[in-house]
Amino acid sequence: MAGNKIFELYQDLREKYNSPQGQWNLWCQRPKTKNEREEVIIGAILTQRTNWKNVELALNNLKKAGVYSLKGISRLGVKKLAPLIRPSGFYQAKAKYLFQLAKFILKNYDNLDKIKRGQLLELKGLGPETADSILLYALDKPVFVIDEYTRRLVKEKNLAKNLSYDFLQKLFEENLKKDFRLYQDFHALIVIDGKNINKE
DNA sequence: ACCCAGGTGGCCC
DNA sequence: GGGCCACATGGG
Repeated sequence: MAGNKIFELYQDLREKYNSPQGQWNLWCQRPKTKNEREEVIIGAILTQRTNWKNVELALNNLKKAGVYSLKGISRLGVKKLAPLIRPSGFYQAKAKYLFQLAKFILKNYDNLDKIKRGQLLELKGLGPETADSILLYALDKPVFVIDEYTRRLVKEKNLAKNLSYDFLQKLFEENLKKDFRLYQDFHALIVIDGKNINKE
């Protein structure tokens, strides 16, 4: 699969940056424990349109309250969950989304591997990016995640004109080996690079 | 005081 | 299918 622009982009980013740090240290870790998978799932909702710093404040609140798990969240209920995740922004909405997601995942925990993308997308608050983030980073499914940083990079490098989610996902997946580890690292590097460019 | 951040749902056309 | 707005906080 070498010799295409997508894979070359990955190689460039790998050369440019060290191993993923911070959040990506966990998200790109393989394999993950059950608790670590749950951390990723919770973080995937909380990080929507929000700085990771704010997500950490919310995650710490969950830890301190002893509900840093899907089971803890599902037992807590939306009303008590909301104030804990307040720092992550949009907290009333996210509390609803996270609660129903926790219940859904727990119900299907025995066959997490069988969870379909379409099932996640039926849940309120889970669009393509969040659903794919869960599939890729929590469940180790080879699904490429597209986000705003990916769009900016594709545009900047003139890799495509169509910037729709489905088109870009297909573009990346067709030009890469179907390897969840590669997808995990690549997306992390894209985000790290995107944040870095903002500072320049 | 303003502007931004890994998005998503609900409108409208 | 695309454009616009609401959702909300913490940090630069």
